[in-house]
Amino acid sequence: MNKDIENTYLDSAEMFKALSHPTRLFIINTIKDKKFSVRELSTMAEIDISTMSKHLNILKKNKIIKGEKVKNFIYYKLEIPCVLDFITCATKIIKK
Amino acid sequence: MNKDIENTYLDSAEMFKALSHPTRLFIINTIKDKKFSVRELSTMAEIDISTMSKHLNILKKNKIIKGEKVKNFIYYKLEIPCVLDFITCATKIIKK
DNA sequence: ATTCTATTTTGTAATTTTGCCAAATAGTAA
DNA sequence: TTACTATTTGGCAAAATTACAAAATAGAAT
Repeated sequence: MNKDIENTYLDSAEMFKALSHPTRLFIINTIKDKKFSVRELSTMAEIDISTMSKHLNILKKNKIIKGEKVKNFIYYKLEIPCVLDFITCATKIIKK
Repeated sequence: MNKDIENTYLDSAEMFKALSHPTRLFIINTIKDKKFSVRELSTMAEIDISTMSKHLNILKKNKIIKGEKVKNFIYYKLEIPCVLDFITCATKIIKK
C-alpha cells in the first residue's frame, strides 16, 4: 500500500474501527441523552465490566466520547453527535 | 452480551467495519467523482489486485459501493455520499 | 475455438481484535 | 489508617482480519 495514501486515510480508518463493534454502538446510543458509568453500562449490556472498560477506552482514545469524573464515578458522554445522523442516513440508503 | 442489544447494533457495526480500513476509504474517496475498475484502483494504491478485489467486495456486500459492468470491466461507484459528510464532520470535531 | 484480459477465489501465514478472569490502581468513606 | 467501591490493566486463548501468490472463472476479441 502506497505510504502517502495510507497516511491520508489512517486516522479516519481508526475512527471507523472504533465505531465498528455492537457494544460500542450501544454505548453511543445509550449515552447520547444521559450520562452513565462503566458499571451501569456493563450491567445493561450484560458483559464483564473489564470488557466494557476497554470498549469505553477505545471510544475515548478516538475522542468519540468523553469521561467526566463525579466523586468516585466516571460518567461518559457523546462528543460527536453527527455519528447518529450518519447512521440514520446510511441505514436509510442501505435498507431500501 | 445481551442478544437483543447485539442484534440491534450488528448491522451498523458491520457497516462501520467495512469503512474501517485505509484502502477502503481510499476507494470511497477515489470513486466519489469518477468510476474506476479493480485494476486501476489496485495500481493507484499499489497493492495486489486480489487484495483490492476483496476490499471492493467488502464495500459492495455492505452496499456502500456498486459495480457496473461495461464490456470486460467492472466500474465501481459510491452509493452512500453521506459517508463523506460524516468524515468531514467527525474530523472537524476530533482534530481541534 | 483459442487466446487474451479482467476479476474473483483459494490457500496460508502473520497480525489484530475480543472477552473473561484475576490482579492492580485510585479514590471515597468511616 | 482501614475497609470499601469504581475502574483499569495484564494475561491468555479463541476468533477475525489482512495480504500476497497461485489457481480458477468469466467474458471479449481474433
